[in-house]
Amino acid sequence: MVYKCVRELRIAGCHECMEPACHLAGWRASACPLRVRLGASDKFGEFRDMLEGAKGAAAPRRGSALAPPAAQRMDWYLRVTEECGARGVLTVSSHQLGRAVGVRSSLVRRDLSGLGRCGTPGRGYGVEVLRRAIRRRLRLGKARPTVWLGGARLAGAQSTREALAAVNCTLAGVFDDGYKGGKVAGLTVHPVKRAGEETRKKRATVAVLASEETATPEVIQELAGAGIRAVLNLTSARLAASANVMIEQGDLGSLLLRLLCRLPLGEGRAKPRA
Amino acid sequence: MVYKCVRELRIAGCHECMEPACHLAGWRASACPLRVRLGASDKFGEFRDMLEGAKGAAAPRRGSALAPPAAQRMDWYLRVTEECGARGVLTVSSHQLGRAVGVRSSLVRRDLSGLGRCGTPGRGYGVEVLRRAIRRRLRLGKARPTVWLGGARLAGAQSTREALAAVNCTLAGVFDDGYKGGKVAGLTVHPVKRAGEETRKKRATVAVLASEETATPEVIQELAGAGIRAVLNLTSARLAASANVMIEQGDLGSLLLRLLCRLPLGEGRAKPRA
DNA sequence: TAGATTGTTAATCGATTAACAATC
DNA sequence: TAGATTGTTAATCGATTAACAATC
Repeated sequence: MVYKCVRELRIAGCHECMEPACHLAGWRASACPLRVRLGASDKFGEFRDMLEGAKGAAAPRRGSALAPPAAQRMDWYLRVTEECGARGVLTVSSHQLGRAVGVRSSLVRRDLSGLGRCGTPGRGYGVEVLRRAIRRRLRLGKARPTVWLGGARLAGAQSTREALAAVNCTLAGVFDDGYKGGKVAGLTVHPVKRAGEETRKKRATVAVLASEETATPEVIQELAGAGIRAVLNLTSARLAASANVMIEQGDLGSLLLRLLCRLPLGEGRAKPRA
Repeated sequence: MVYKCVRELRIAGCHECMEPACHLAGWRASACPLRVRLGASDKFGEFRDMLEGAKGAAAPRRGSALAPPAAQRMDWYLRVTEECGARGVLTVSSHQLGRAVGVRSSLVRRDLSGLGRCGTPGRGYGVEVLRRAIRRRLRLGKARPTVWLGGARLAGAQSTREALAAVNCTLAGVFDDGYKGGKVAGLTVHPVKRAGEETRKKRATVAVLASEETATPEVIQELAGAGIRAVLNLTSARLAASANVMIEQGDLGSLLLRLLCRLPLGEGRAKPRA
């Protein structure tokens, strides 16, 4: 009974329940059988194991993926490398990369050493070799079918489609209840409720939520069930991640906050110069 | 001579120079006096100190600001807290917060303990008290005059202005060479070249770059000189940070990459369920 | 060869976790 | 009081750095 409840809410036990009142008639919070059975708080290890299915965002990170800060830097290296290529530069050293990206040269070498022997001592890294190696590491070569929910934002912007193409995200479907029947980026716009079905059909793994109406837990659940692994949420709605889906928040508010938090505590203003 | 060159390029020495060829006539790269004088590579410590002004993005982080991961979590806590407030919940425990946000309860407590005694043992954290404390810690109470370069994106969206308001960023000026003379969000649009001047006048510290034309190193330099400390770049142009300015990349490409990097290495697709 | 730069190791630093006494 | 939950400490884990032998 309580197990079922807990499983539905995707939590590890009553102590994580956020409902204002327990809907299990006949149980006062203090008499919750889970609490009684498991004893002292914070020792729910074995219970957690019993509830694999309920494991939410608190699940530990899988080891295989690049750590977030390292991944971020890879992105930076890649951009610098591409820029160098465009300027006709043939090799870069870790010093140069470090300077361009804002990290120490030793960290550059360490990051890049994970790519497997792509520099030559005394010479530096071949720009083209490096570019390829990083793209391979980030798995940018593989096409990633992507569904886009909320067509409006996609309609005008050419740059949006370019950005998708740059990371090999191919549009597998566009969904918007308003635009129904219309065409965007050469694709027919479908009602949102068909998103799951199309996702399955096209084997999409990435989703972008670009309108408030589509940024709901229900939509996420539906998409997750259909095979979506990563969601970029461009709306200000806050969505909880789960064991299966990764969510990246990309609305203006989140971006601003991320920026402002990095400002030093002191007076916010630099002395104007010049 | 070389010092001047190095200072202008904002690098720590010839080994970080990215120019295809040295423009200092008469010096072959191998005969660069800096290299000769300083001996073996990677031992530029004292030289770095001599070149305070040239210190670029590689400068170490100031201690006072919240560490990036902690800041991110603060943002999450804040949102959950606000949501709780809206639902009429009066207290939350670290377990509940941890579950909602996706981190362990001990980390929640550690993060929140930096706010100084805002929970009560056996009871949890008062939602309202916590909300206030986090906003104070993130300095969201203080108004931050913000300049917006590239008016088009601002024109339509109400949500954009709401997002700015939520973090207390007040629009101090809108700049766009196309929209010249028009009005956006109640403000007259000025030509981009006036951005520095207005920044100084309104004492702005935050800038948002929303059009490709404005996302150039020159504009950044100008803004930095005028007192801007933090820049949110919504365009795909890659901009190097410097000692004075913090840059957050917010274009679709960067967001997608950040998301995709976090996907595990294995097969990209979840087994469809249901 | 002499000089520069890689890849890698050991040392350091910082962030997360588990545990628990103090508190309500 | 008994049960729950905080704030904090020490232990662990992971990421960054400095140093250097190997290599071009």
